[in-house]
Amino acid sequence: MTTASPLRERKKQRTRQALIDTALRLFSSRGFGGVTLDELCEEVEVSKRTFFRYFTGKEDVAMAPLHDMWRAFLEELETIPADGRPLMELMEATLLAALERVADPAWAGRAALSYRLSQETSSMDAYNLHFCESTLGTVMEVLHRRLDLPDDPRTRLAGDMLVAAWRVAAGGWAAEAGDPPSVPDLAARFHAAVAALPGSLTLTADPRPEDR
Amino acid sequence: MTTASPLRERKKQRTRQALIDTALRLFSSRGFGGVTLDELCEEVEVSKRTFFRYFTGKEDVAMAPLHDMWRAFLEELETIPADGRPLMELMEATLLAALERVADPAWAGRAALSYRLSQETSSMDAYNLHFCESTLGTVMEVLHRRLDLPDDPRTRLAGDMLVAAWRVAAGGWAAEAGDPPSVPDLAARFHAAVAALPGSLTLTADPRPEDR
DNA sequence: CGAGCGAATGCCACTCAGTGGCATAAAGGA
DNA sequence: TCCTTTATGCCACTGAGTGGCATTCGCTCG
Repeated sequence: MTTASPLRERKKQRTRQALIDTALRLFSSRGFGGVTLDELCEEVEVSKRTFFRYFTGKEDVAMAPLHDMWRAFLEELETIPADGRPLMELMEATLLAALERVADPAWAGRAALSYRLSQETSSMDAYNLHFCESTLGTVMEVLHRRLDLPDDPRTRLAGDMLVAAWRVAAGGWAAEAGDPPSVPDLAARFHAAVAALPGSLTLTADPRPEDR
Repeated sequence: MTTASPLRERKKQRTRQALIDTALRLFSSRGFGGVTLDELCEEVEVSKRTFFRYFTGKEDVAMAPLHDMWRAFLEELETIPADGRPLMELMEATLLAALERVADPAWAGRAALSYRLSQETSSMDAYNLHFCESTLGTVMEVLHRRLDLPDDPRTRLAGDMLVAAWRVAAGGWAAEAGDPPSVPDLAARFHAAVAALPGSLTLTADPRPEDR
């Protein structure tokens, strides 16, 4: 029969984690494009065929920490109390809760590597953006199921703003965070970015004196 | 010497346009993944090597209309009068101006095909998102050069909101626009999306009665 | 403690996107 | 007409990603 048996499962998790850690290490030292999948697989002693049974592609393996975070986000979103709070506040609280759930030091280190890589590798950044947008699609479904939301673009736009704030925060964090990078630091940056959203809408622009 | 001579240049533009139109036609009828570059190149009677001298990849050729739009945006951004208007208003006006500049019926048809394709092809959507973000980087440079902007994330966040509004508008337009798709329709949708931004920040969420 | 079952893996051959190098053709200028 | 510049074609190659099939390993039940 098919009872979830720990031993099999643990081996799988170990292989998966080995692929992730080795990928992050190799990509970080020699660049994303400087490492072939064959090299990565040889290092982990796994066939390339197996690699593709765990991950959908080369970018995917390097983005695993972010996947974890967003998966936690979706799970939190199902259980978070939905009083009459502003949607933005609700989503921010959900993300912060998700962040606490995944928050162990090992995750922070991996996540920082992931984001640094995505900043210097356009295909990873593209993959990352698309993943956020795609997750946002699921987020919209959950929100409409749990909340009485109007059927107009505002909900989607709010989601996009959340993602924008997250990316600003994560970008700065990955670039400037100390060693070891800390999750509270990331959370604080994210909170600040969300708080900056209203101000960015009304920001006025004075021309520089030397301009025309 | 190297004087820009029309005849050579026109030939190049014709090849380029043939690649774009053929790509949009083939991709639209048989799907992005259902067409190989070899087929496309054979149809246009061009070597694959030549294809890659015009475009950076398979996604790139299908996104050409969007590139045109954003290039126009950047050009408009250099010349648009910068009084003390809110930044958001300024960027919106710039994009609407860019839209008027590229607005011929042929462009609208191609752009609609592009966006429809990007909605059903994840690699194209990823490419598209990354392109917007990357263009936004250039936008930030121009803005900081021309305007006296604070050195904090708000400017970037405003840019991300503009992109979010644009994507919402373009997505709806591509999916619902009539035949032929009209540029004024797109412009109106975009204006509405930008106008919806403040409301999306303050949108409140009442729980559905059946939810817990 | 085996036998057998299903899941996970390895191996191999294949397609296709994308690149580098070099020879060739087509334009433009003198 | 000659000569330089520039675009193109051709060929071979790398590397990502996939499908099929045999094999091995963990598990369960007799």
